[in-house]
Amino acid sequence: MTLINAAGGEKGRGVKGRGVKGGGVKRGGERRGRPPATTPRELELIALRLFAEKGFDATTVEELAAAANVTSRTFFRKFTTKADVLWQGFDDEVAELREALASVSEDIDWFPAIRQAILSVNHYTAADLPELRTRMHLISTVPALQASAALRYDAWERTISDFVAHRTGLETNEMLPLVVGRTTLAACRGAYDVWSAQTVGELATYLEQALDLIESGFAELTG
Amino acid sequence: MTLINAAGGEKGRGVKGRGVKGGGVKRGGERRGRPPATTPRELELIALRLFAEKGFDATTVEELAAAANVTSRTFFRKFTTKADVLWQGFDDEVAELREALASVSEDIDWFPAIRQAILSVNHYTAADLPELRTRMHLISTVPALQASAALRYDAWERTISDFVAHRTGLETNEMLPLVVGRTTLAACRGAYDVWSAQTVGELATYLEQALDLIESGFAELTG
DNA sequence: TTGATTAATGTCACATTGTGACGATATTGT
DNA sequence: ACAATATCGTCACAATGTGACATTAATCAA
Repeated sequence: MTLINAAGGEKGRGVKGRGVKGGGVKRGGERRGRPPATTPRELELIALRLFAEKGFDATTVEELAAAANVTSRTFFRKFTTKADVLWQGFDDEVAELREALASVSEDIDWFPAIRQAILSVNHYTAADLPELRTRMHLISTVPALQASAALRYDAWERTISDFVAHRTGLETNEMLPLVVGRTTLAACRGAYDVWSAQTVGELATYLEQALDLIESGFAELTG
Repeated sequence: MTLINAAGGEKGRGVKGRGVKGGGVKRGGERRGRPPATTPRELELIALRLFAEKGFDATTVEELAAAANVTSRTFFRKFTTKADVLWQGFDDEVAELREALASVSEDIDWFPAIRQAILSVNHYTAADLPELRTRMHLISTVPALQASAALRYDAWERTISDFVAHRTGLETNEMLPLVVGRTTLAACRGAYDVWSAQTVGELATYLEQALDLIESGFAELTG
């Protein structure tokens, strides 16, 4: 789990979006309609570059789209807002986390289960680091992006809260599930921040450290 | 600390009227220039009413301003964004928290000090409850407001992180201060959520409960 | 009363974000 | 060639937010 999605390769034009109507007959090589002129991923990379060069606010969507040879209207068909372009795939990660939590053995206590799920979903490569850092820097310095982060984090927190609620028999919006969901995210974000500022070290190590911290009531590292 | 400011006194510059607009003592030699046509507080109350009635997005700033007999330009002179109108005074609360932390005896350990500071800054009256709930509901349901919350919370978190850094000799953006700042906010928000959903109970009680939770590594209430 | 000073407002023009409607274009299937 | 379909582009538009400049309403000094 990177919290700030590393996004894989995906340069090809994947087949997606099965229509609502017409049922789901799958046949080989059927790809109807005009092909997309660009991919969300390409727009993301362009955005990353332009935002880093000129700044988020100084980069208009029109410029961004033009760099991908599309119009701004096309951009807004793929992304609801300008900020959304940097949050590609985050929803997928949340879904991954939810699945990971669901597949942890019931024998394992709920907090260790959360720890295990978070660590299992955490996959990234060293090659992703520069991009991650660029995104990270933007998200932590541009107000509009910080704001957009809140919406994504909410979904992540709720995933944890739902799991805790399920395991403890409480409601999602009772004190314990709420607090655990939010503090767990808080810890992971802290780990992520520290890790991404370093030049070495495994994210997983920092995550464990942060989770130890909250599990022990900040007993660790308190020297 | 309410996290979602209850908007206390007027803080008007010398104007001490009881109304929202401030009463009219017209004599007395102070304050030059054209007097404000409205107050931030009045705009906030109007916004609260209109947002609740019509929804945040469906309410234009122009309507909002018109209800206070000013133009939208005046609104945007008092508030940077449309969402800001609901965050009156939050910055003041953060400042209060910072002062409270600074004035806690050095003999008290840093986590108890945080607890004490948070509780000491927490002041609200039963009369504020309806307004707090309306604001709360808006902030937790309208994406634009959720997003704006992130920016406010950041300042709050940093206040805690700075204090922990100061007390431990670490840097603000090292793991422990970061995680403590964020988890403390997470806990207080959880307490606030639960409290504002109830019809009875003291916020302070919930705050203590939530802080116990993180201090003990979720040992409390884990039955 | 008159005029200078001051602070806030109003007006106007404008860039940008984001959306709805509709027609144009490119690809696959018959 | 022709139909079906998915995406694109163009256009019109509402709303947020900002900069520049004029206007208004108050105090202070004469």
